[in-house]
Amino acid sequence: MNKYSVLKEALKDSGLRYTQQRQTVWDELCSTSDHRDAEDIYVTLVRNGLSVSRATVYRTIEVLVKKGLARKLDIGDGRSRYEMRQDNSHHDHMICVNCGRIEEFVDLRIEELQKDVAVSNSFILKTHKLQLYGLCRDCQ
Amino acid sequence: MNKYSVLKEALKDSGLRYTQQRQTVWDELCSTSDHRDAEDIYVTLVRNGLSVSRATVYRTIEVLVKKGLARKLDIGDGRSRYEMRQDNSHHDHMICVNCGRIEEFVDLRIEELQKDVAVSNSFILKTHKLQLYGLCRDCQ
DNA sequence: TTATATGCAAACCCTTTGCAATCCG
DNA sequence: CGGATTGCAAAGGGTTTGCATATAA
Repeated sequence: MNKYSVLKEALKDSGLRYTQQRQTVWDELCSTSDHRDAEDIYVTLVRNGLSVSRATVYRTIEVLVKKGLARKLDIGDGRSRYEMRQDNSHHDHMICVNCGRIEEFVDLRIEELQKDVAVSNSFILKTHKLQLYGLCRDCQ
Repeated sequence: MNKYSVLKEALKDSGLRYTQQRQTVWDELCSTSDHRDAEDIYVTLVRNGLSVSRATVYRTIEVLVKKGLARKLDIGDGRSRYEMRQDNSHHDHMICVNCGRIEEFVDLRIEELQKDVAVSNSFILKTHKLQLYGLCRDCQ
């Protein structure tokens, strides 16, 4: 299953059409493991001579996120970031307040304690968001 | 130290002027322990016949947050929420995805593990944001 | 063919800002 | 008095949307 069929299948599943623009956006998202905003993706595509509009970038990303092919990340600066969904594992983020770098981490102990907190508050936990803000290795 | 002097002192400390509008916004923020957005505060004040502009609400809230009298909360829906700072204790939030209710919680074990994660990633932790999304007691 | 997707620009939403008028100290 | 604060409306930044045109199936 190559990168073309991944998208094609996902679209077909939802009765959506396979278009050049959607493939283009998906390719760009897959080209790095970074957490990028929509404008960044749009500008890169245009700079590379690819034909896509900003509106289509936004609309395509929305489709990808809904289909589970991409993840949306909100770090609180007013712009949403997107990352290709690498696998099924959930992860949280460490954000460098100096250089903006975003690193991922997983801590199962914390995940467990969150469930704990939910239970003791009679809260049915659906998702969570944990972000650590500070200085990355290079910015200290 | 009544609610008037709290604000007066804080403003004086920063060489800022004590104004009717600032007191008005601060009073409104203190009137509940809810997490409210700027528009909500503005509309309530106007509805109560108080004279203040939207711009002043935003500017005042910013002053209060900077002075540590209020806290800003971003739950990822595009609007910032504000709460009066009750005491010095940090806390995280549980957000009901059905009714929007926001409850607070503290879990020292999780706080400790966050420090742990930071250390093992050579990350200098400054702040963090942890939000649990799900269904509150009443919405299950 | 024909309904879905695209591109464009305008609209949106929340928030910030420039500037003249007002007010605190 | 004189600079800080206010109100207004316009601008800003990111994102969404209406509509005519283009295109996948």
